[in-house]
Amino acid sequence: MTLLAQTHEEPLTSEYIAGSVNTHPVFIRRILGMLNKAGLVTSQAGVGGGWRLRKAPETITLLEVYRAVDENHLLSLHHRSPNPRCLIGGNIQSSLEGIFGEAELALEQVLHTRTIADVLNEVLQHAQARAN
Amino acid sequence: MTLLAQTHEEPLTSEYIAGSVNTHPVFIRRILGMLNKAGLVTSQAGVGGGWRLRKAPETITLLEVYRAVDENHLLSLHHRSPNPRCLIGGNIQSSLEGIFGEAELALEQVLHTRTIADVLNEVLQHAQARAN
DNA sequence: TCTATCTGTCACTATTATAGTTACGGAAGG
DNA sequence: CCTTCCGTAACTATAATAGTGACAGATAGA
Repeated sequence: MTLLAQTHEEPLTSEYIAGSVNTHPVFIRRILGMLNKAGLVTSQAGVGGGWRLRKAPETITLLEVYRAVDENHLLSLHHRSPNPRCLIGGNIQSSLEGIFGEAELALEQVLHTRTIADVLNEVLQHAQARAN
Repeated sequence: MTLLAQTHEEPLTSEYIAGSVNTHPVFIRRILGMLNKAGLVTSQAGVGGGWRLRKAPETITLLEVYRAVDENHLLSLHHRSPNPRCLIGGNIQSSLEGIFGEAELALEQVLHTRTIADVLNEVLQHAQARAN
């Protein structure tokens, strides 16, 4: 997304993006596909096609990106559900869900305060600092 | 930990705990071993042995438990590092680390406000509500 | 209309992370 | 000395994640 923000006039191909992220084009297309469904990017087939941001970088928060890409929770229980016949095991799931939800909400609130434009600015500043 | 808080007078064996968590005793021993190194629990070998909390449940925050058990970050980049020859790829890592760190800190602050005793109380309340 | 891209998606493989399982030495207590 | 239980290693099984090849369809330009 930061890459797209930098060159938002011209679309970038999944192959080019994969080169920066150091991964496979299909992996990029899969993730950009999710971001597309979330309305954050747009794609165009054919010669000179590729991916572009659908909104200004200043209006895209990291929370939007996070929610578009990550479907399952950060904090969770063991993947096997606890013994329902145990007093604790049978009731801890809902208790922890509440606390975990609260904690993740706090994390998401931070992500809500930052935009793609912020990240791009930070990256450019960092690059300039390293050049000097 | 909640299970240990409930019966903090007598030690619980890894086999008993595994029954509640619905997993294998060795898995429980591995995790309790980490909590032991963090000073949160204590173990005793032999007949009538097992695991106990080393501190009062009211003094054990979920943050302590979380830090003892989870070594790697919740939010992270792709496991393959980005292309250092790319302007964005070469500088985004440190930028995101800062933001991610801030976000995780917010999450951890929530975990810091809750103790094992809180969880036990909530679980018992929930159990009572379901009984009625 | 033909051709060279480039997306969108499927199917499959490779790799890694996570948990399950067996095994066994050693500590503790009766 | 015998039973119980921890501590840990080694190995297997399973699931999650990423890599790879393939191909239909969309698009733009010759």
